[in-house]
Amino acid sequence: MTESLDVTDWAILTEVQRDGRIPFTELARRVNLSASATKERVRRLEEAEVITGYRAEVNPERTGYPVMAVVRLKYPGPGTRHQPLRRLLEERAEILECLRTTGDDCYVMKVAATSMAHLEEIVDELAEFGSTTTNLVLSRTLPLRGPGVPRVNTVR
Amino acid sequence: MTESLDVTDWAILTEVQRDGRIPFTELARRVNLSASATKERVRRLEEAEVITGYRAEVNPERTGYPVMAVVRLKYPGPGTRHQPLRRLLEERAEILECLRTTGDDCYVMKVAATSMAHLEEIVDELAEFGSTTTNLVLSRTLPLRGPGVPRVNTVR
DNA sequence: ACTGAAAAGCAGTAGGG
DNA sequence: CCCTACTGCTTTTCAGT
Repeated sequence: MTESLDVTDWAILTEVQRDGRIPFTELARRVNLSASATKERVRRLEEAEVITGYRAEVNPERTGYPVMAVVRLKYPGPGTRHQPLRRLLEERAEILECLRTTGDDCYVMKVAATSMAHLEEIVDELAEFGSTTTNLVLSRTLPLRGPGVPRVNTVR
Repeated sequence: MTESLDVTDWAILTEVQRDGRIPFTELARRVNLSASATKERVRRLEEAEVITGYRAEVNPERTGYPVMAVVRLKYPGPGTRHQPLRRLLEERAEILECLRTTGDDCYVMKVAATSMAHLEEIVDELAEFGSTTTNLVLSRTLPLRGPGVPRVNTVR
């Protein structure tokens, strides 16, 4: 599951997590390699699914979604009927992230809404599956963060 | 706070959230504009902080962080001593995201760890601030998601 | 606000150590 | 696994509409 990542790979990962649009020539300079060697490493990282994609980060507050909430969902019974929830996740792009967890709550979700009424609508849909707990998000660390180099580094 | 985004802006946002490294020439074709007009629009979206950056998405499981958890933190008193927590967030890149919320728990965090022992270490550090609730993440929707076009669209 | 064209810079590939 | 060199595209800028 875990790949062998050397110091150069981690340097690449650090840079592309910070700036996903960095040109290979500039990235190559930063990691002290030629452009083609850098490109090959990035290709391998993508192939190994270490890098799973590149995304522009869009601020929900500036795009008409001023309300953010954490909604936790508790299934009542031994629910193997998780399929309808999957479908809701597909349809509702407002559910930005959904984590299935251990513990009392089966799912923890991060939801963006255009208004409190809109949030209520989404929570109502989720409440059809089980009992929900909703907390509004007051502020957040802008997630320009990802995994960093582990303290005990893997040596190739 | 919210900018006026027309249909073309949303088309751009949709594309760059899906592929953050899409060339302007290709993006221009998709939104039926010239490359330079597209670039100008993207520049404005960046300037208005609608687009806050571009990130490579790195899979924690493939980079030596197989353990993920949601940690909720409850402050005991009327804590205005949130500053030490801020510092911990800076230092600990393993805390991928931290949301300050309403409700019983002040903070909800998403944490990546190299092992259960490592997670314990982080939780211990957080427990110095208040009482914590930790839930392991079993699975998650890969967050290739972001805000989409609201149903009631803003017209410029 | 958009287009089109030109210069500079970058990506992708081949050949070789 | 790395390098250099070459070719064709992409980015960036700017004059014109």
